[in-house]
Amino acid sequence: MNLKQLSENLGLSQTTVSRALNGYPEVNEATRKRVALAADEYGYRPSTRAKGLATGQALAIGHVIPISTKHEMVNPIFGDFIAGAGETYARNGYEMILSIVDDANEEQVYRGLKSRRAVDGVVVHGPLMNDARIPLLSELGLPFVVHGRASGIDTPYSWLDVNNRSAFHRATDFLCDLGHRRIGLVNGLETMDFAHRRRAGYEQALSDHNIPIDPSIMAVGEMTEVHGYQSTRDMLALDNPPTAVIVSSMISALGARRALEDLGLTMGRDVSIITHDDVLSYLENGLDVPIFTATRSSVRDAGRKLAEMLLHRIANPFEDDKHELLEAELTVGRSTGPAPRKV
Amino acid sequence: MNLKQLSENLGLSQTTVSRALNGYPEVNEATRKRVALAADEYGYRPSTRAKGLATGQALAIGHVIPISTKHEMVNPIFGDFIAGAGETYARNGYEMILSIVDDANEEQVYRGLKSRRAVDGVVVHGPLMNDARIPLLSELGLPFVVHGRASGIDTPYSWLDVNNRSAFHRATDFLCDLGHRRIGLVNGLETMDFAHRRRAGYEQALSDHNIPIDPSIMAVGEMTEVHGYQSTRDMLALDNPPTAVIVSSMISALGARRALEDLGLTMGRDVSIITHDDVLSYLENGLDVPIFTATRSSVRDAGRKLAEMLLHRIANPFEDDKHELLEAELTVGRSTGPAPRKV
DNA sequence: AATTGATTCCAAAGCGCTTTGGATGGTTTA
DNA sequence: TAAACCATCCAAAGCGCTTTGGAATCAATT
Repeated sequence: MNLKQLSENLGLSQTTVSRALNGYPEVNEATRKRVALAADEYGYRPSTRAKGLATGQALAIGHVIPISTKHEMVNPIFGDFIAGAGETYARNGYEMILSIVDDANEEQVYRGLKSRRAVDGVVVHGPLMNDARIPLLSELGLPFVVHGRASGIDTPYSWLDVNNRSAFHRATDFLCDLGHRRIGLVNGLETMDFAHRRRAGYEQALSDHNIPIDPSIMAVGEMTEVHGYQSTRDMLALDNPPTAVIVSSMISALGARRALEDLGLTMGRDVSIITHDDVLSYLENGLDVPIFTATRSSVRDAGRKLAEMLLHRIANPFEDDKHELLEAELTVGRSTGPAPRKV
Repeated sequence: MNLKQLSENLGLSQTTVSRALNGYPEVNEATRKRVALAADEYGYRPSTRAKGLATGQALAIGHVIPISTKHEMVNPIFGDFIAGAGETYARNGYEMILSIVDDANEEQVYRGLKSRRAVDGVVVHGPLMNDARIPLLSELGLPFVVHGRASGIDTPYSWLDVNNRSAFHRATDFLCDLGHRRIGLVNGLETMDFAHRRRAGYEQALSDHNIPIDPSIMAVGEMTEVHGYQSTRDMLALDNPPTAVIVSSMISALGARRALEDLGLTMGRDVSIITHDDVLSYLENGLDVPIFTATRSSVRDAGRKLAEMLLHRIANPFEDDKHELLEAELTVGRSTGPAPRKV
């Protein structure tokens, strides 16, 4: 069923039917009802493509998901983020189109999205230090918002980010207050901007407490379970092992936990662990009492908000850029305790 | 830059330029080169929507991701599956459009996709027992393939599935051969078809070994870490606890492992665990020696293959349905060992 | 020289919508 | 009563492509 057929069935012009359906005022309320009813009955829905062609809008948002070429890894937060954003799009009649792409072809994909006029805007995932995508998108004139921030970029842009710096500052503080003086960090790849900020918060807190910064207990890597395991094991094998470790993701924290277990150590007693918790739906941090003490910020919520931000930007292209900094909450669980006394 | 402008710049008609770009034979090789060069230089790419309107194709595939209303959970395999499928689409010039939707609105979404002519086909995720989506899509005439199978449906359809039955049969066998007679099962929700098949394989193997089936050591639930933990704990608290547990996902297996740890039990010695491993990128099963003995089948691979299957189906609408049953491999890790002797 | 046949190109229609710029008829106002 | 004004509808153009059905040119064949 298309507009033409529907309007013929109704004995009306396409113009009137189109206007009736789109809520324009110049159509009698009675006819509008009649049209709506018929459309419903026949299951008529305007063709997205025809509508897009006519209006010049795509009514679609692009999400370009980078896959790290090295590990072929999809960030596990991605599903929940998309779920949040998808809610917003659905409510506003937008479609979400996804491109999975490795770092090498990313620029091509953005250019393609723009020149094919496939989307009205894009969400930038996983911003890097000095991320080249931001000036690129800005130059292309493709509206975008960033999930996170990119240090070292002077192009203005809209973003929504967790305050990673303050979160890791507080986490480190918390451990210091418990008497820990030897605190390890299992971080994400430092090409990622968030990892940088987390480290900055961590280092700042250590300095505040006059604790020296020791690269031998600071690991970086793709945030997998194995990375959490291996890094923690390595640190605990040192002559002067940490009594506490801060980990950048729940998945890695599970690995850290496994490392403790392998070594016969008890989490929260022998070694304290704090993790960042993105509140993934399949990784609830325990039931009543949290397993891990964690800095906590829902990535699904971020998806919802960021999508709203982008739609707003598209509707109001001349407004100033918007920024939103979410504070993570520090929830105390069973993975932390006072620093064990020296033996 | 659009076709009209490009062809004016070249002093050619739109027809010729279009044909040159789309590889039709009735254009001189020299002009084709000239056109290709100019298109490249100006960064011209045909508008997806205009092209779609003209050809009647959408050049897009829909993925409708169900979110369980109860737990608001996104299946963690989803990211990797999409990554696999996305590869195939990119190679074939298709776009992937994603709808996140709760069970209640699913039918609406499929109908919308069809009537708005937004996609050329869809992938059905997470098929249920007697899944209503299959007859629905069949009736709508929207090409589709199913990731998994749906018992109790007589409509024919194309699918790709892991042989869940044989995988869990073998896993159970394997434990029996190690002397276990008390084997628990931590399964997914039994509305899901795969969970049903896994249970069938498990029960069959038990029967083969003359072991009674005991519902008190068979748990079902959303496959979260907490579910694995709680179910395992509950089973181990029984008077006659299992000496081995088969778990339906790595995430839940991590929970099971935590339960053992909490109880001071050693995995592989006191209690054996076998899990199903979807080979998620962030959840590698250990480095050299696998952490878990596991039935293993890459979901990313499944995504790639299923996407190919769908594109083939779209290109050859009158061919018979295709079916592909992948056998999971059983990889032996450190989580299994001989049944402990009765004390 | 006339015909045929390739080869290479083009004008225009059509895909399914929105939107511009009226047309129509009935009501109100001067 | 004529003019002005609403309220309601419509015909047709246009969005950017593909594709149909030629047209034009030139070489080869009769």
